[in-house]
Amino acid sequence: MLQQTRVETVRPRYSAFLAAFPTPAALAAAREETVLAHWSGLGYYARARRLRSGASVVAERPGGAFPRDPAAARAIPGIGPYTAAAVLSISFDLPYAVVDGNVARVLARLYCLEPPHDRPGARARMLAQALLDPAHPGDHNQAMMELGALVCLPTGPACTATGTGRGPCPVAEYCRAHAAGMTHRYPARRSRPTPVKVQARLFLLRDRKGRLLVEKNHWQFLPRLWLPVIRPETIDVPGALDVPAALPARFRVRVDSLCEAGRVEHTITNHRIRLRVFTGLVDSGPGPLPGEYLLVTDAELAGLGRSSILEKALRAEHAAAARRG
DNA sequence: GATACGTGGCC
DNA sequence: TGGCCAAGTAT
Repeated sequence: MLQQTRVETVRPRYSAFLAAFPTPAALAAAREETVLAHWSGLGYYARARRLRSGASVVAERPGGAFPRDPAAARAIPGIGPYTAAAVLSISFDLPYAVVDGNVARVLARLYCLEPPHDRPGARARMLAQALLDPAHPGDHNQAMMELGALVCLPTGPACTATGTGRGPCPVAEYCRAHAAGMTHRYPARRSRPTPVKVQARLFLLRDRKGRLLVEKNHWQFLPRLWLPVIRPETIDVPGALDVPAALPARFRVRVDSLCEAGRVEHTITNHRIRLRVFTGLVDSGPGPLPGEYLLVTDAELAGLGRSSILEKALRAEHAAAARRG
């Protein structure tokens, strides 16, 4: 859960997740949809799927125990070099050094590691392993990460600061970047691709009972999550709320009911997405729905994996309804 | 080795 | 507003 996600974000979610899935066997036995529901809003949903899949690998092992061997740990879905070293060192006191973003920054400054030769980490990993205190590998690893998170900050490291609760840095006297007054140059910034702008319309279509129409795999983002109807903003079809044409014929959207509730912005990695949110009524027609479609009550929605996009759209819908009184 | 993947917070 | 980054992994 902590992979690429801040502690403050994880903190309120962690206990609830563990309460729902207390053991690898319990997680493995749960439906993927249920696991995703408990992961809602955390992003990187492949992590949740891999975690469940990895749980079944662990549950199938002798005694259902997590392996103590790095290669075996790495073979578990979702367990990469960082997580393998973190689990083995923190849980089992085994001497494997972690290199997360924090540690990489600390090492880059301590030794003035230069990209691209020193990235993404062969040298950092060697150094981390060489520095590791084999008597206390778990504590050492966490101390290195905390040093990066609290003192050796991305900008404005507290090398000498006192009285702030941060710093002075306990290893400043060994730090080459600090000695050279060049901490700001390390680690070197990696160039980022220009964000791609995406415009789309999101339709909160509800049936007579107020159930929301959601679909799966109809958008380029968030694959295999249930989402409201989202369609690209097409230039050639200006007015139009051409959703009816974009849905299976059995769904009759009452075009006169469509109404713009607001706009929502959302960023997915490299994409800056602007969504116009529409609300409207839909008749679903007789018989079972196609497999890619679901009409869900609020309670049923809570049992699905929900992206923050959906939460933002629902807030826009609620705000629009409030404006109308 | 580069890229894709979610989201939120801070400046 | 837009850029940067976070207890990374898989492809």
